[in-house]
Amino acid sequence: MVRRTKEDALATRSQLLDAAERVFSERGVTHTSMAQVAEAAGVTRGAIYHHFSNKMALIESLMERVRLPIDEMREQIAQQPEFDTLVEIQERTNEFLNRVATDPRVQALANILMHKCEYIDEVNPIKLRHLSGRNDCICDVEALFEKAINEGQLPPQVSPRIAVIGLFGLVDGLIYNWLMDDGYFPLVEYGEAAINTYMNGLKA
Amino acid sequence: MVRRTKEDALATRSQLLDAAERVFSERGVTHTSMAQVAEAAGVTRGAIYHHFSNKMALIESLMERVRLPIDEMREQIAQQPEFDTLVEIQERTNEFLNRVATDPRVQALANILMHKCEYIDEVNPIKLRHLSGRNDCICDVEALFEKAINEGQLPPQVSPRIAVIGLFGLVDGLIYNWLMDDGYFPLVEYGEAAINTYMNGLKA
DNA sequence: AAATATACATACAATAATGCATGATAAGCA
DNA sequence: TGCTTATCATGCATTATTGTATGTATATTT
Repeated sequence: MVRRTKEDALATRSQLLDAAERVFSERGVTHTSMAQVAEAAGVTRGAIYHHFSNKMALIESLMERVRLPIDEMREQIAQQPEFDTLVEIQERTNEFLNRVATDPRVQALANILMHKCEYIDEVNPIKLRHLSGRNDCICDVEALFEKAINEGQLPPQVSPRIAVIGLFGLVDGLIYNWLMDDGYFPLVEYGEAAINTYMNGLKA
Repeated sequence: MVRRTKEDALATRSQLLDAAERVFSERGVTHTSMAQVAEAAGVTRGAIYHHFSNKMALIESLMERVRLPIDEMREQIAQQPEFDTLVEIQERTNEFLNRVATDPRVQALANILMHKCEYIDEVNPIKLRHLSGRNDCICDVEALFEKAINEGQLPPQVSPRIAVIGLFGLVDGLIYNWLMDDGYFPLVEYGEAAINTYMNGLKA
């Protein structure tokens, strides 16, 4: 309505991000107008354009607000290496699935990224940042696979590169399909089983 | 320009579908206007609206024109069952990957479906049909897994449901990631290796 | 307490896309 | 040969959305 306090302004900003997360995840990014975001947040477009210069900036703020599981995975890998390298990989991967399944904010963002957002040139900065983080994480896990091979936990003919590409494909595909048809299968239970299968296959 | 022969009209329709496939795959479905499709096809919007009632009908025609690998997989499974059930599953899955990697039309459609198309209510008919075909295929492969278990090729504690969910997740994830960052890894080579790993894991 | 800056709402202009209506020309057909 | 109809092009009206400009009331500062 009128000039509120700074805290109120921050609250408004938060409401806007919440609303955007919700409507983007429900109706798709490009199919949602700024007016619809504003309406969902209970304000007018003026509030949005005051806090964010345009829709792209809004999306970027959305992404920055949540620590994505892929970043968390990297940190955990760097922090406390398990005694067993293979178990370490598997544990981190399972936690990844768990984050997506249980954290509604992460879930909404994953849904937006995978199903509600066309990857066009315009969103390239977001895509590139996402790809970059992914790539770093892939390299980390690849190093873990290499370590496991050196430790004799995996046969030497295993390619750490292929192993990690397959593992990430499996995880992403599970999440992709789960989000596509929510409730079709229990993500964590089936996912952990599939990952376990894959890891066992590497040992064979 | 003017009234052409029926064959010419069919050719125009084909050009329109080709152009739509191309620009949709490049720039995204909702970010591409009918005028841009028309321009890419070398005609005007009038031609589009003569052949297709709107963008949705255009997309549906796109999908109908190509036999998707998932349907092909079903047919092949139904046709000539291999002597070895597990080999059958693996062969079909590898062919699936191969189709995506080698057939540019399939590849463009997969790219549109996975990266250039927001799943909103409007495209629900397409999404639902796609999901339905997927689901049928999943059931077919699940039956194959069950058969393999009965034949003693897989240990009895393997759940055919989880096995097939994992397998499809792996395949979809590989394709998803490969399309996302084309050239990042060789889809067929790495994909077949990862699938082989997974199948070996089931036996363990 | 006055001045200023902030946090929005409101109003406006510009653009772009859609769908349709109309037009033109030749093909198909009797 | 003349009529009808299919195949497109062109023009128009409508609508949706964006970005910005302006207004307004209040917090904040001095």
